[in-house]
Amino acid sequence: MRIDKSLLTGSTTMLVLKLLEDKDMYGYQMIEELSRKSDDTFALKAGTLYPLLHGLEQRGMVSSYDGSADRAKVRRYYSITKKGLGLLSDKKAEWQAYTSAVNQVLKGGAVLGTAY
Amino acid sequence: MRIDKSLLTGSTTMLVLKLLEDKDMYGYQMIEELSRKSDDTFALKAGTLYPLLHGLEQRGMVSSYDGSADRAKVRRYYSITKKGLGLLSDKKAEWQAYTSAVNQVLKGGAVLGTAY
DNA sequence: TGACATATATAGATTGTCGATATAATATTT
DNA sequence: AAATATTATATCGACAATCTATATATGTCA
Repeated sequence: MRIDKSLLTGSTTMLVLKLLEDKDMYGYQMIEELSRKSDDTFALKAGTLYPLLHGLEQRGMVSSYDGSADRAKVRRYYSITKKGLGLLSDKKAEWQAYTSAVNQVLKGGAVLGTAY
Repeated sequence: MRIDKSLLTGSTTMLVLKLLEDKDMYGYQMIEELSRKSDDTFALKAGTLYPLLHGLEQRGMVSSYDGSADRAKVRRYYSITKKGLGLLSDKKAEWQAYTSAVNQVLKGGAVLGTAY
């Protein structure tokens, strides 16, 4: 299912960091991986990802390096830093709190009585 | 846990509609209910909610009426419409797809091999 | 009376996404 | 070999949803 973009807001950083926790990757690869791993639910756009990666690098959450010499440096690999792992951990905890709170509300069930 | 506001983006409409599925409510009450039901995870702001309710009413998802006469009409109650119930159903399905996709990525696990 | 909580409303700022566009190297097809 | 498509990165402007701040008015309590 293709979800509304606004739902994704805020979790993109966590997802990107998670990918990098598993292995170093370059931007384009992350877009494909996210699409694949989510059965096309996520279609992260280049215009979203690259600025995001630049921001993460500036904040010291990831570092980057050029692809191997034989491939004439068209790919830019990213690696998660220790600081980035800490952020990922925080984001995961936040995600857990968020989803369980939403599910709590969704469980809901009307209380007997009138509205006022 | 207090979550980052950006995570909430997109699910607020669903949560509000869900509250109204259970019973008619007025705005301020929704803010309190959401906070209570989520153990203070959600702190929906008035500046977010009221414009949202106006938009939902314009789109025919909710209808509204004044509070009882004895209370000098300071409260404006909202009621979910048939159309709103349909939207809620869609939003719930989207929410399921979204969370399962995120959890799928979070499960992750590194594949053996080098980055390139 | 003064202070605080309840209740709604709107304007402006901020943030994170997207679409569009640009550039260039590599791969594929004719 | 040339033309085309795909891969790969980059940036800008538009848009949507949130927040903060502010305003107004009623209700409650010390």
